[in-house]
Amino acid sequence: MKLTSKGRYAVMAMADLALFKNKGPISLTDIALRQNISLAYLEQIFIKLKNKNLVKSVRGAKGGYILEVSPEEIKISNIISAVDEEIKMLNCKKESKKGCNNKLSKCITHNLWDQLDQHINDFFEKVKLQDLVKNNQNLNK
Amino acid sequence: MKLTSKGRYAVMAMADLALFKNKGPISLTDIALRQNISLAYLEQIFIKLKNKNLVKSVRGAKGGYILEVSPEEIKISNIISAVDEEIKMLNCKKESKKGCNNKLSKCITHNLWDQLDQHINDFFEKVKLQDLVKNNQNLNK
DNA sequence: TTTAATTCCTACTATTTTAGTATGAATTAA
DNA sequence: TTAATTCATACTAAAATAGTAGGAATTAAA
Repeated sequence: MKLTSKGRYAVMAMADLALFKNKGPISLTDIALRQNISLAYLEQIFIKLKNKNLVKSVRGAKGGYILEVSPEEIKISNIISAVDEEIKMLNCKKESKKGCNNKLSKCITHNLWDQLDQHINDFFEKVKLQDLVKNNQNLNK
Repeated sequence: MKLTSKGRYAVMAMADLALFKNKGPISLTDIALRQNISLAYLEQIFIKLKNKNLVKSVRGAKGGYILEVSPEEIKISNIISAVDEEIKMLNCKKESKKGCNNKLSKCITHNLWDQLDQHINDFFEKVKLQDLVKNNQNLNK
């Protein structure tokens, strides 16, 4: 699991959608303003979220995005893996025939990074979008 | 905690030192060959490890590096934080007065990243250098 | 005393990744 | 018809990362 601002932006934007989920389609302009993220960048991110069926779009004026599924069902890991291409952990390639050193064997620390990756994945599997917004949602009824 | 190849190299090199710890000073040339890491790059890394008192150096011909402390006492977190400068997690600055959005408040996902950072730290606090080498050490008695 | 093997030090550079811009087409409510 | 929007793609700037280069200082061994 790769972790970058793009993933963080995606989670922020999805949390924003969750907060306003009963207000009809939310435009990226709104999200951009509220979360202080560039609009054009958000657009790119939302294409990916849409491709993974995390959101659906409404085109045209008054359009925007809506969550496809309820915040209780969306894992943070789903969001991050939707936008952040790869799953490579620090050059220890998952799948190559060669080991990490370009030698036959795995590098001595290979299992360590695998385990860490597992840990991070587990963490984001447990947390749901709903968990992020529950403290704020009374503000935006 | 930042995670890069530099950190991984440092852990690999330290594991290598641990494997050969009763063979006197180990030269970086040897480690570079065994672990397939550029010598000059290793040199930079070892300056830092030395500054943090994780290793000590023996200069001159037949010189090299030796562990300062035993592998049971060295945490992986010590190694990584010795070489990888900073501790900033993905733009959510730890210390700024402003929140993450350049707004007053913290961004909605701030606590999430804080918790993840904590998780990763905990992970590397638990693992000792010894844990990495115990499966290989019979090879190099 | 010379040589070779090493650590030490610092500056530079190439590559890759990341974040962000720019432009314009397609769609639709008003 | 217009304005607000999503959609699509190409480009670019900035930052981080990984690695190179060159040489000084130290020391064991020949």
